[in-house]
Amino acid sequence: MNADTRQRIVMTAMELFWEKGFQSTSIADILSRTQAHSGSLYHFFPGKQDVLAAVLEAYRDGIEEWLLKPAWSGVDDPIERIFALLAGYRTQLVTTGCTYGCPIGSLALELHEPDLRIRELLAVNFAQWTSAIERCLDAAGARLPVTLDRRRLAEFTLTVMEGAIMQARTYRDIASFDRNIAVLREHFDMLIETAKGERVPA
Amino acid sequence: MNADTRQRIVMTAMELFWEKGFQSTSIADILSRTQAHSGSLYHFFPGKQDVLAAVLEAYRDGIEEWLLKPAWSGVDDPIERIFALLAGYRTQLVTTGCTYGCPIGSLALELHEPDLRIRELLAVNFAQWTSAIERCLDAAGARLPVTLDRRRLAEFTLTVMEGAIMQARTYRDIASFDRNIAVLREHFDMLIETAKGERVPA
DNA sequence: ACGGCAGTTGATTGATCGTTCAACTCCGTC
DNA sequence: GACGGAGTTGAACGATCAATCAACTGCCGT
Repeated sequence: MNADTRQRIVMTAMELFWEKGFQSTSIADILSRTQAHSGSLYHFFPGKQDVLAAVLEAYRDGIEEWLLKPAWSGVDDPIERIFALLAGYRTQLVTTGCTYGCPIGSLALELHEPDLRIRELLAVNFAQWTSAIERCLDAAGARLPVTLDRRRLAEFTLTVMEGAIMQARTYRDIASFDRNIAVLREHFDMLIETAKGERVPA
Repeated sequence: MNADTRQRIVMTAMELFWEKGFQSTSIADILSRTQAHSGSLYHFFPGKQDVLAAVLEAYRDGIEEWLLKPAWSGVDDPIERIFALLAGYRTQLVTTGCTYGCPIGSLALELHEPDLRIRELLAVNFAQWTSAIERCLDAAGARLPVTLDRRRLAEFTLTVMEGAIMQARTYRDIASFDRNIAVLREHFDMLIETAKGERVPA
């Protein structure tokens, strides 16, 4: 199987879904940018939904290589790694004039009646992201309170990131994003302060 | 001017945009549920975008009456009012099987190239919501640290709410929403604890 | 009784959508 | 050099979309 055309279609669709969303992207859009023809697309995919599924699978399989690795190069401290990842999304916002944010989050809110398959792929992408944060929190060890529910805080970090992107896009203002991340940082600082108190028992 | 048909169209469009989003809602959908005809709609609105604008104006004008008042009846404590408002969104999620969340947030992420007018209406809706929270934080007075940036925390509350809804919808699980709100509650608790220390100076 | 206008009716338009399909090219196998 | 399947081409289809428009209705002021 010549996977070249298939991969080009997936990459192009990934770009377009990010720029214009799923519904606003037509098959013709994908084809013209890929310089392929409709028959080729339908040779590899039963329909448009399946192209979306392939895009979400590509995100799922590429998170380590394309998201975490670049954001974490030169950053060793586990807590700073969390904020380095958030800074990556910040850069994405800035370079697009606060237009495009997290592709998964946009799709999650755009698709009102997604397939079970699509919804599970969205969930897996979120879950992978959350797990990456959770690993950082685990690596922070005793700097965070021992009683802290690390999975929950990881979830919360994703929540803040997605909400912050939504507002930055709406206001077309990165300052909104920064203020939200600053509050999250203060939350972490308070937790670290609490942990300090724990480590010196009476 | 017979505003009855116009208002019925706006209300129907409000429902449909909430259920299916803006793009997935066709003019025909609105007309059939309103039991009106296309000419009537185009008599009141130049186009589909203008129906959306009218919907967002209705949200903007109805926030006090339809959102804050019901959520705050019987709740006097300003901080509890914040969480009562969040509980309102929780109810909305539960009664729809975690399908529909905040209509403004959904539209904000769905529309990738909105009119200036539409974007400003989205921003105004967010700003009004944030201001309502900010008023609660102000009313909490010395229970919160004096140095606390109340506007920023209000923004943060919206951020968490929107992000939590996004995840609850993706996972089709209200527990995800609850966990996120619980972390926000703990953030408030830590701030209140900090303020207690301030009020008893050495 | 009449004119004028707000509001309604619903058939119609042209564009665009996702999808189909028969014909075609290319290339490895026997 | 014939065969077959993977992959390509691009015209065509039916459905659906937002939007148009000329004809119509009912009401209000005069």
